[in-house]
Amino acid sequence: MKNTIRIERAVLNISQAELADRVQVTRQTINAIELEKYAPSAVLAMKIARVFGKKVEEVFELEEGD
Amino acid sequence: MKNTIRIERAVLNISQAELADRVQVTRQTINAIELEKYAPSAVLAMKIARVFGKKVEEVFELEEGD
DNA sequence: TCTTTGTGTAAAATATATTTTACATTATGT
DNA sequence: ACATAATGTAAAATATATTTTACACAAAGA
Repeated sequence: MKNTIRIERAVLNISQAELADRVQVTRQTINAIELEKYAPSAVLAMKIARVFGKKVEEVFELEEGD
Repeated sequence: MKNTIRIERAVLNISQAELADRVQVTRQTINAIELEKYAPSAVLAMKIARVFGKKVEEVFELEEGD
């Protein structure tokens, strides 16, 4: 599961901690998803996309293995 | 996490088993999500929306508690 | 240089999603 | 009435996501 979280964070100029705060998870969770250590839940993916003012599909992309 | 899976299935006229097949999960998983016993992963939510030719946000909706 | 902020990481614990197997119920068609 | 397809459900096992606590490192500013 690819994502553009790092880029979208840069657009908003917010830290991983700030994003974590806004979607109510820990900073480590944001870090893990951003580095693609695992894929988020649908709830979290929707919250993250919402912070960025984007659709889920604009932030997250399915890969072959998914 | 609300969803319109039942309606979208009706539009396509496919069973829970058929949808499960198309997104590569078990029929019970589709049933549980459709009845909102739990929320799907982001990967599964995206696959389901894709089958319906819709955006994730058109099929799934965040609720207060989420 | 010292302090602060942002990021990467790791192990253990907990929460949640998904599978497997199995059975019951409801609807549909013949 | 009978057969079949579709749905609801449940318990146990497994997989995966998330939290918690903690530490290391790099960059930036005072």
